[in-house]
Amino acid sequence: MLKNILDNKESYQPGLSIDCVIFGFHDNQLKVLLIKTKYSDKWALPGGFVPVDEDIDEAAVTVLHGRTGLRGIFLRQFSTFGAAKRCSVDVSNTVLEFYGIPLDEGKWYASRFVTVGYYALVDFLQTVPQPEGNNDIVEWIDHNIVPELVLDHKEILDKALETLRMELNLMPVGYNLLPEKFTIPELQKLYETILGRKLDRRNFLRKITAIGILRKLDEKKSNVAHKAPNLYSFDKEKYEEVLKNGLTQGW
Amino acid sequence: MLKNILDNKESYQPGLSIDCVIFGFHDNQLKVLLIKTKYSDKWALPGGFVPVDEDIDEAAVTVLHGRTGLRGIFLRQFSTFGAAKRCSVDVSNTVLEFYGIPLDEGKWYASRFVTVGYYALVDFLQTVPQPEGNNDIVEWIDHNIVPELVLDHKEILDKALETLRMELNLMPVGYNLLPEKFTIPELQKLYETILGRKLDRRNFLRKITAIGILRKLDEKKSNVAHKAPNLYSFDKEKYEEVLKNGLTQGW
DNA sequence: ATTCAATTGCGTTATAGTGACGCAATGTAC
DNA sequence: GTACATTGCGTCACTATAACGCAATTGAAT
Repeated sequence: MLKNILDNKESYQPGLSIDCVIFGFHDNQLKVLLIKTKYSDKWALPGGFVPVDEDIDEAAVTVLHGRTGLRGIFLRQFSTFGAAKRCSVDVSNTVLEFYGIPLDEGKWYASRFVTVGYYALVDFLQTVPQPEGNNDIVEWIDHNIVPELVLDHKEILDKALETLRMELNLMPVGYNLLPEKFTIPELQKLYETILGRKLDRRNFLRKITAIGILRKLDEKKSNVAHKAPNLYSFDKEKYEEVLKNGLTQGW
Repeated sequence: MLKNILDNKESYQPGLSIDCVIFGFHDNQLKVLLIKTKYSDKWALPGGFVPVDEDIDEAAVTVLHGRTGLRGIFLRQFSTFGAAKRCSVDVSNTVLEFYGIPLDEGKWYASRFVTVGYYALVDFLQTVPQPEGNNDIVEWIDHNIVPELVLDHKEILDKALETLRMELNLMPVGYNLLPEKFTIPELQKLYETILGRKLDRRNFLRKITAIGILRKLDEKKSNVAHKAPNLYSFDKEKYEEVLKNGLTQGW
């Protein structure tokens, strides 16, 4: 795989990569899709390179699709990381050796890479994590217990979450992270998990319904321990409208 | 100059550039520092390349310092632009011809460049626009009447202003854009100009003083047409504190 | 010198938004 | 039935915000 890229390195933007922080929500946990390659004991963000004739946004879509099988998902650039020391020759050489690629052939790969960070919000249940060439493991990991990551990937992840928190004040969230039918408490948990703090049930209900993006269904959640909460779905049209025009309130 | 870079192209990150949107405030106008090269009839944002052994943030500082003579100024990355078509071979070749550089030697320069956008806030009066090698004109231009720019520089400028508008809700602004002593109406004009709309005088005064970053001086502005407004200066300590912790209110 | 017009600085008021909390209704467990 | 956790709706006090009033100050006009 890397071999393919090196053999066609003229087709790729040199020294530039894409890293995606893919968020999912399940079991009341905010999860991040991470990969672990066989040649390293650390986890990493899913990433890729940029074909010279492709927009970087397109390249990010390709990465997202390659790892989740999903398209048409919320995906947003949030920052670019270009520290001088952000490429470790050791790491690169380990990878090259693993693939049996001579070091001089892999010079392209071993130089300093500037990476553009994107974050995505996807539906956990519709996602099929896809390892690439059976050489690595792709897994959802609770954002609270992410292990040590390669290079500066932890910093990238933190920045993505920080950005998501900020943008929560500017846009609605949930359409891409929750299943079609959900309850208000579930949506609240999502917000609480992203923000990292508790919200008042009653105030949350008031504010979230006031936005006008929810459609109350004539149906209650079944098999629950206590009073059955009502089910809701997003009003796609209103949701898109608010996503475009932005919110005016904050959490 | 470009020749120097091409001769040492191994020392620069290939296919990557920095573009800076440098804002200044003067005569109640928000101005942008633009350059016009002799070989083009369009204006452009000041930009530069990234040495392989330098952080991209450092490279941005270098660009800012090179064009304004300033250091230690508010400078922030806001977005990265990587459309596939964002480099015009025509433009590149024109430049190469101007410098008398053979096209094959300039291949490095003529390929697609991804550019990282930074915006800066500087003190207009302390800025000495510095042309580079007498080959170009550097000038402050009112952001309302910027002429046509090369490539996608207009898009970059617009995005910078949009970001600045957003961040106005999160941080105080003015310390880098105004002289040491200023009046509340001047500060208000700055805010109005950035936001592109009028604010109520009396509400503005109340909110801006409530933040606690202003120090009222025992001095009034002289030589003014009407009632002399009081002079203020920023309380550097409080200002830095708010800059770090962020604002909670919006405009 | 007096008046005028523009501007500043401080205030008031009505309304909307926010945080904190009360309480009845609903459903499970025993 | 009783106990208990959770949901859904409502209340209340407080704060923030927008809209506007008005006296004081100053240079310019008369």
